[in-house]
Amino acid sequence: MKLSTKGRYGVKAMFELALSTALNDEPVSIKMIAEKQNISEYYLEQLFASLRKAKLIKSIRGAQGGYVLAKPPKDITVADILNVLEGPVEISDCISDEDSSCSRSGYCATRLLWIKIYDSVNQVINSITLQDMLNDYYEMQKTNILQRGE
Amino acid sequence: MKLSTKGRYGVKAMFELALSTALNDEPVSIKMIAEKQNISEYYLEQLFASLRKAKLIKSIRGAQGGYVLAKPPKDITVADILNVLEGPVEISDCISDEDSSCSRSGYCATRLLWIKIYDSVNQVINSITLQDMLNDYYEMQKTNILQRGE
DNA sequence: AGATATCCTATCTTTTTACTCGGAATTCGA
DNA sequence: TCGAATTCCGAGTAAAAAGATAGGATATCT
Repeated sequence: MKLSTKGRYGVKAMFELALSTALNDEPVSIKMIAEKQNISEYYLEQLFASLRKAKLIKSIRGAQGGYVLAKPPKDITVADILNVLEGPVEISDCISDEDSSCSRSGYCATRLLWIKIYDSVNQVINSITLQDMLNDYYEMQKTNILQRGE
Repeated sequence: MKLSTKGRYGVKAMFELALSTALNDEPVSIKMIAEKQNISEYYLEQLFASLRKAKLIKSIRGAQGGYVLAKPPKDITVADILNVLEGPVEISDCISDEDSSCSRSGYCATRLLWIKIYDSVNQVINSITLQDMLNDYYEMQKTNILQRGE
């Protein structure tokens, strides 16, 4: 069970936008993020297209353009991002699909299991916002400075 | 984020073996399970080969042979099964890999996120054993009988 | 002996993932 | 107004993973 690069790149990129929002609210270009993360510009472009259609980010076209978050970081959860890029978390079909094969006698015990895993993941990603990640990040920086004297 | 059929078929099949263990301790053949679950015998055979090598099940060859659990249901967790069939749960590389790209400045916040999701999933699957699933199943049957009169 | 199973390895198809490309449209700044 | 920077859009493609199939060897029960 692993996220694809879409989810991983996407969350990192959104975090990048959140950092910029907090700092100076200037648009960030795909090029800059792609360089920072060392990934393909073209590929990231596609991810951003999805995020824009889902209204999580806004684009500013033309020179010196780029992207900004469409909402404050506190109003964007990790689940919002992952749902767009990875599709909804579905451990197994039979969570939603009542009439699938696993609704037969004897298989409900596994269905209950999938639901437990599903709930667990969703509880985490629904509760963590970009703002929370920013806070963690600031906290981490502070700690590092104290410990390493950098 | 979704389990592949390997994980889903595998857990269901192991549950099937657990039911048999509890009932009469007789070996169950691949054919029986494949029919019950309506999936390919050949495919299931491969999954069982992995589970056997991981010593989660034992095989009994020859006519009237089949498979049985290698340990009591209470000693087999869902994580044991999923680790064999899906590989370990890795939300992202950078949980384990300290020197990956995400260890650069600015990306540690996402790493923390992956760890939180990872821990959450693992907590669930490590804590649920086949015995727990059996208990849930018996409980569910009891309730259904009372409610539906079947 | 014959039926029933596992065991082992190889192959094949389909789907998904990850990535690339070319060019149009838009906007800023000089 | 020109040109550079940038998003926007649709198409294409290579590699990997998932899912499934096949055939024959080996073991064991009746």
